[in-house]
Amino acid sequence: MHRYRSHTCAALTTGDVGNPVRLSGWVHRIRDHGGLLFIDLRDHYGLTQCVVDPDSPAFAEVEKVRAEWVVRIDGEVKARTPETVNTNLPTGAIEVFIREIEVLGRSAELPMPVFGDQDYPEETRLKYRFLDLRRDGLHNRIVLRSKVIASIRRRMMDLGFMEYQTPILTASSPEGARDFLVPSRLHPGKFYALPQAPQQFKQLLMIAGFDRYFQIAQCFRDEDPRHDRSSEFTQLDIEMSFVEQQDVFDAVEPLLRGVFEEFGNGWRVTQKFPQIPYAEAIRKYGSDKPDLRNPIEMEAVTEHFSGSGFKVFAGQIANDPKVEVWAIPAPTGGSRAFCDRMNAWAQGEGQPGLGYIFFRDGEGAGPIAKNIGPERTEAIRTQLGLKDGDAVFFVCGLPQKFYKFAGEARTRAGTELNLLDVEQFAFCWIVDFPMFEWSEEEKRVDFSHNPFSMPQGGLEALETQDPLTINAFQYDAVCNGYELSSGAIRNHRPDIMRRAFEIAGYDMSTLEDKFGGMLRALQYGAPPHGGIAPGIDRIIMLLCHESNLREVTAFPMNQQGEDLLMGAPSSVSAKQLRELSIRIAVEKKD
RNA sequence: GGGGGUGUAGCUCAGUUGGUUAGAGCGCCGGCCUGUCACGCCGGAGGUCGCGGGUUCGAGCCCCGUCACUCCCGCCA
Repeated sequence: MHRYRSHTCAALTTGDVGNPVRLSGWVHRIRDHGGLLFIDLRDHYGLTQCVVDPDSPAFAEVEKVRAEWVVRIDGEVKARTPETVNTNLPTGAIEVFIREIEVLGRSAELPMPVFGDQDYPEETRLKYRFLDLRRDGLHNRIVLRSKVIASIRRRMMDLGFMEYQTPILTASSPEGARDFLVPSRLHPGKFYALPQAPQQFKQLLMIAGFDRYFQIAQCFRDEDPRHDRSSEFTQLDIEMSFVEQQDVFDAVEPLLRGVFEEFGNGWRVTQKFPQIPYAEAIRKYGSDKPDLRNPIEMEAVTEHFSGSGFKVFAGQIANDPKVEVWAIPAPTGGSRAFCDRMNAWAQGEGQPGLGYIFFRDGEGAGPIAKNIGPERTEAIRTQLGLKDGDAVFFVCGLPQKFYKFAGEARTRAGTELNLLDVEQFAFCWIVDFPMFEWSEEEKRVDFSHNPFSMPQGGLEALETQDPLTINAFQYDAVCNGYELSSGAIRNHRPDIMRRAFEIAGYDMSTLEDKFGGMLRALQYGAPPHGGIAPGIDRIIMLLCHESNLREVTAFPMNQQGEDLLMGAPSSVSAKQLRELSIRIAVEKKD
């Protein structure tokens, strides 16, 4: 017989009754009745009830065992009597009568029980991650993660992609997020950077003629973590040659749809992803990652307030032609209590308030309706298709400044009024992202997304248009309010790239210095190419109906970027620092 | 860098208006218990109320500072 087990803890059935078996696993739960003692033995696969009474030579030994000890149990499979069958357990029709027990690993008193489903503080869970990982929920999510990644690999292969590896130690780039840096011992004073994404490498692979690349790639960004954003994360990195934007969609859309249908537990999945231009997404949803399960769409209603008796808005409109009023319709929100609650929330967000009209008895109510009069109120109601029992909220100002807040109000109204058809994965593509944006901080035009994206209209657009009006072949895949993927058709023309960087205020020597390899490659026959990079962690988070990446990551860092189990980051020895020619210059705290 | 929340037994939490010896459940230790599957019953141990200072006759509770965790903003092409 095998040293540790003849079966796993999920394997035994009534077919094994009468057989001698050997199981190994963790003592999940003990029920000691004195003359009769039950142990639920747990392993990765499942749970088997083991039982012992004074007839067994092992009885005294079994009585000493405690929760989470690792034990080997020898015994024989017995059928349970009909009234003791546990239908909640796959192995619930049998039990193992213990003849012998060997303790393979004792456990100290637990800082956090494995049994049960009580919530524990993050700090405890992270410090004792190995215990948390034993628990059902997290254990299953990590298993699901493995299955999802396996499915993705299979699907990518079937689509004719091949997986290529790219370096983890690479060069720092001036664009984008902060890099994690790794000092070089051989080159004192110089640093490697961990990749924020294998962006340039995958493009180089296309230039090298590999045609269809993918990689389950670890990426690193030294920015403050959030619930949906970690310093270290995993992307399904994809790049394709000789493609246009629609070709990328045609490849990736069935992949995402397939994965969500395979693992989505029956939730509906968008069959044909709508393509929404960035500008339209901002106008309708106040976000470039709208949750389309929320039926609310915003509309401009500026004209109804222009010259109206509601002076707060009318005054702003008169003073600046760029000022707009956006309406956030709130079906079924037509009570003063709800409107006041929204208003109070807005004030809590640092807004002056959130104006509203609510409709009842065939007319609009509230201070704004009173100020603008019944005709304008009715015009607004008609435009938005509202009826008695509904409400509408208004935001006034420069859309550029308020759209984000308006989007939050839309989300809040939809959520509070239960307007969301929750049990679905609602996908869309957001397309036509602007190539450049105005950086208020640096008072200059900067890339708004990826500097390697192809501007729509090519070189001619760069030469002739106001940079802030140029769109890029840059797109996101969005699901339920989360950005799941970002991608672009790349700029494969060195002349266009030079011009784009020029517009963004980079001098040519910086470009040569930081992107020399890339520029060189583009000069020796670069194919048109493009790609995308779905975030694996977020995909799994959505599939698990979780809202925190740590719930789908085996060994996550906390929000301070610390690993409480391994104790990272940590100090290093003076010798290590000397070898790296590094001196620590941290101001002492006292 | 900024803002909110939390911090009381190993764990999850309660603790009134500032007032005697700080409680409960789970876990742990001991005892009883032959059909449980959140087993049950009896008993016990276990506390620097995050830390420092202040107000007060008296502080878990009020004030100031500080630390830790957590959520958010900034940041994240």
